[in-house]
Amino acid sequence: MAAKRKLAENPNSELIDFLHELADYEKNVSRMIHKYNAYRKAASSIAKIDHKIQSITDIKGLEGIGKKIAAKIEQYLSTGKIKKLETNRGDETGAAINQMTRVMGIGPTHANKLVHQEKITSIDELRSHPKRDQLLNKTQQLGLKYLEEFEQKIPRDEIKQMETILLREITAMDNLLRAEIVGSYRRGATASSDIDVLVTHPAVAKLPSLLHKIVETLTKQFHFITDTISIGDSKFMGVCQIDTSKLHRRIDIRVFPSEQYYCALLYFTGNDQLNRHMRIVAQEQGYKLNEYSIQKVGSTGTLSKPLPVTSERDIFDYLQMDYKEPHERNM
DNA sequence: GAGACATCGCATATAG
DNA sequence: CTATATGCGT
DNA sequence: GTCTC
Repeated sequence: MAAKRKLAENPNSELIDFLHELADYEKNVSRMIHKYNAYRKAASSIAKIDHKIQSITDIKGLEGIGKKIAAKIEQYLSTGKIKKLETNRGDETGAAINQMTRVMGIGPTHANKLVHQEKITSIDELRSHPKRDQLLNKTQQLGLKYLEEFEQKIPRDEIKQMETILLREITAMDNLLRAEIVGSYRRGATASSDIDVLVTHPAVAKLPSLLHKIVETLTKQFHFITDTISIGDSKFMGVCQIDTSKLHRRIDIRVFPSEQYYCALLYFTGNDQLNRHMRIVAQEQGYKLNEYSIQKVGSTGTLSKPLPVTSERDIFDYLQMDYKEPHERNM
């Protein structure tokens, strides 16, 4: 057996981290979500470069990199630092706000409120705050409770074990039920940040309580689901744990009618880049594609009825694209 | 130079 | 109570 | 912040 070697890391990972840090500041502190997305887009362009960036000419013209970001990269190449980033880091209030947003359910708005109005400057202070329960809603309280656990990636093997249990128990409830774990797990990832489950049933329209029953069973019978963040007729968001020796994990369960199942399967398997690509191809070919359906776009912009789809392959076929296996969808 | 930058389900706050 | 707006995560 | 119109 050959020596086990750490997977080669991206040669520009430091620069990418810097851009992500600039992105986070814009989202959480400045509350400029589009600047956040702009920095993320630039970072993902750079992530595609497989050699170490030596000069600004290596990145000039890259998608999502304009004058301002190019200038920052230039600074980074010549000095190893980015002024704007150093300034951000010197902003203690901003740093505190960023910390607050680590908690699930605390977004930019609430994070700013906690820091500016309540003068909370760290997660520890939030945890020990006398009015903690009044300052946080239920989701945020769960987020705080499980903060460190949710920041750990889930090994593929653990998801595999969950899959065995989930599929067995869901089918046992009703053998017409069909379920799959999607997301990066389905694409073959060795670790994932959460578990995303898709469920379908031929008579789902007549079973508005289906999701509630599934969740109730997984909670009460098997103690697999430990907490509910939110639940409606079509989407559950919550927390699960395979056994008490393992960490708590974020899990989402979505229910779709059969005719929408494969569009949903494609969409929630991703990745994001493939989804965007396929939406554009669809548009070019006169279709509209989303997580629910694929429809023909008429000359006046009118939409046809959803086209019949009985497999993911059907969608690739409509778009005249070569079928991609899930593990080939990491773009 | 102005406007777009995805969309939507659920929880919660607010208005009526 | 119902209708609508906002925040959040996706 | 970047891109398109």
